[in-house]
Amino acid sequence: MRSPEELTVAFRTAGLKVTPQRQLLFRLLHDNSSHPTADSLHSAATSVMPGISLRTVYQTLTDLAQMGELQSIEVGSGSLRFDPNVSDHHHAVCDDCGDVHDVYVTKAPVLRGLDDFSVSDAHIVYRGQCGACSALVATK
Amino acid sequence: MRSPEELTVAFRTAGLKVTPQRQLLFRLLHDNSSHPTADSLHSAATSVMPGISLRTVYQTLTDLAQMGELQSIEVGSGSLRFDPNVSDHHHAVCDDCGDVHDVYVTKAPVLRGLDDFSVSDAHIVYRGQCGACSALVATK
DNA sequence: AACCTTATCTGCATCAAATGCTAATTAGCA
DNA sequence: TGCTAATTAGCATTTGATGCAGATAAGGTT
Repeated sequence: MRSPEELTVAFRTAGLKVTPQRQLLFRLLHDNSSHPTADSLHSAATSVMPGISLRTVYQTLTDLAQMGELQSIEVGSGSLRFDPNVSDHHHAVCDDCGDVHDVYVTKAPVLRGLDDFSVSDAHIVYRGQCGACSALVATK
Repeated sequence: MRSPEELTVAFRTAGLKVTPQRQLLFRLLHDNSSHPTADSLHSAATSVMPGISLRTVYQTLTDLAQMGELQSIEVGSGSLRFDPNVSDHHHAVCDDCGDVHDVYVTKAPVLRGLDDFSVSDAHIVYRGQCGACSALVATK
């Protein structure tokens, strides 16, 4: 995702308006690697701007996703997560704490069963236990 | 997933009862490679056994999944899909028709970012266009 | 700086998938 | 055949997400 300043220009160019609510979300999302949900973003936004509507958060996230500034990912946690990192990467979900980590695949897998299917996108979700959680168990 | 006959034994052994509703679902799921949703299974079941409850379908699917007889997959269609094929495989979803195809990965991908994460499971979802849909477009 | 058009915000209603709950029923063992 | 615990059906509830409309405000124009 581009910087708040660049997004301000991009939104105006696209005929969209830049409101205080959106600026706040731009800032909250920029360099955010926590893969937040709409709800967690709303909580964070509320502490800075009380009264901001969850509906507005959803709306802005949808806009950003449509502009390709962020990607929405589904990792089985029940709710969509949003990732401002739009580079080609995948995700690892900890079964203990639920945290989502980025994974970069450097060499594509070899597969069978896709002869008659033209792939435009692939997403891998890994599940397991993250380092922090395995350390936690070890000290118990 | 095992055959309806084997499942009958397995359910009784586990202290679960084998009802007509469950037997029907066993049959509908056996060798079913359509990756149905709970709702589509309920529709199919209703045409054979009018009055069967959607709640019962969910219940039986949950039981089967817990027994490892089928796996539930999430491919971004909004609802869970159930797959009686529990072998190690992945899925390709057609963006046009929504059909889900099986994909077998014969060689694992090489990756970066999982140094401190112990992977217990990985699932790849491919998106694109299936053969039938690309043929459809070609003839238009 | 005032104005005007149009996008946006908020709050509420709605929707869909899935699960919780309970009285009536039924499987299946003794 | 009878008994007991599991199951069913149907409805209520929950949760994530979207639809809707009046009030508001962004931001280009004059």
